[in-house]
Amino acid sequence: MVRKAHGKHGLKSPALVRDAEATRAHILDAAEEEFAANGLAGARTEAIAAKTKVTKAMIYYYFESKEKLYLSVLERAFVQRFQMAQAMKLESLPADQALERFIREFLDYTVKHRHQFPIFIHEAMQNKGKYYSKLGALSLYGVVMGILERGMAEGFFRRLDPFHTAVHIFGSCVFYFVSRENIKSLVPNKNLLGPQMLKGHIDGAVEFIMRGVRK
Amino acid sequence: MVRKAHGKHGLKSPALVRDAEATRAHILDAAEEEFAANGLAGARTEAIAAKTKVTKAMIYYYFESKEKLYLSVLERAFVQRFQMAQAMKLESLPADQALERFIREFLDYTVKHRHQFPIFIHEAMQNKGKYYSKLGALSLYGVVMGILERGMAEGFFRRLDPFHTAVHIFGSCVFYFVSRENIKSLVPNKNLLGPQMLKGHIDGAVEFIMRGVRK
DNA sequence: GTCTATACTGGGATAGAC
DNA sequence: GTCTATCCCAGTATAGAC
Repeated sequence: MVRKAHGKHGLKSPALVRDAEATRAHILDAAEEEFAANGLAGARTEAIAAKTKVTKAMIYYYFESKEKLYLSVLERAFVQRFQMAQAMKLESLPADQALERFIREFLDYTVKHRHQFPIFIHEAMQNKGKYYSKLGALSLYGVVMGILERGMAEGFFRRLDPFHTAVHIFGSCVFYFVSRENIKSLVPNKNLLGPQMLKGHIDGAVEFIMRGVRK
Repeated sequence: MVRKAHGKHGLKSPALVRDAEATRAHILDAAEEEFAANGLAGARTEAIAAKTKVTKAMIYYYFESKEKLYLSVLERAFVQRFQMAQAMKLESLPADQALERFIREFLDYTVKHRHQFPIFIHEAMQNKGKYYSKLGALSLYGVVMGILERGMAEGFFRRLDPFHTAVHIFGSCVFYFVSRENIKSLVPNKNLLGPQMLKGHIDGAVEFIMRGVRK
């Protein structure tokens, strides 16, 4: 369905060429959205097809099965998130500043790439981490635990357990998004994804977390 | 399938009597477990039947549909959790002690009634809070927000936003359970539900949260 | 590479005997 | 109240034309 003006090597291309690379990427984008909404089991290949404007059969042509498509989506998300963290250059900052920066950029990324995070939650809840475990090396827990250990050594942070504290930190950051659809009925006139509420959550989380770990 | 020695009024009972009340309760218990594992859409009525030792048809006889059964399970969980909070007598304690007590008892309850909490997460993720919103009046957010407001008035807590802070508190408490199946691969030789890890999580969460809210 | 049409299966729900 | 048998739709996956 996707056309571009020139073939891969820029030679002897007709005006309209089918572009397998672009089609693959479009399917991945649509699948990310569908898996975010429904998880692996709940996702409908038909719904993914509808979003991409290619047919269901094409999805099987490119990815063989719903499961393999899911793994591809998950892997891409893991890699992108990991690169996001690498790009922060946290090693060059004192640990307390590194932590605050990580939290803010991580939350900013989570909001912007809205469809990635719910996939991880569905993955834990419905697949019991079966696919997550294949990619755990790219998890962001290592990043946060590293900052916490450094912060204790540098004297910024109190004595704490890096693993459990990392879970508490991520929990403070992301439970807002996990439970969003439940708690929205508790604050009926607010838009939980609007700028005002997001700012309240993010600033509040930074304050809450930094106080929680500081000496 | 359930038998007891005497009928409701203890009169003219044959040796074995079918007990509708007990059967209903057994179905609810089995359904709670199945819905916790798979959510409404993912739950299999056949699986619930297998756990109860009654047939699938009985479930429809008692509850009409999978959806109505789900609502019954959800409502029972909401009521039990709310009663748990009422029983804590938090009003009789200063706000800081009330908060710590709430956290410990809430987490203790969450561990003991293992199947209730995942239902709420599945509810948010797959049903977008559709059924949760019918029961929001029994949510525990009100309890925590009340403690936070009182704590500010009494001078124990810093200036904070009760709603966002309540979300951060619950996040610190429960994300451990939400993401358990993902993070278990990151700590391969630990049992996340064993007493050691649970103590680490709970004590860590209390410390983290109390520092996060105190003046 | 892309489509249409269809085979096959899992699982919610119900009929009807006892 | 409880069972067995079955209807029927939704949804994954594939065959085969173009």
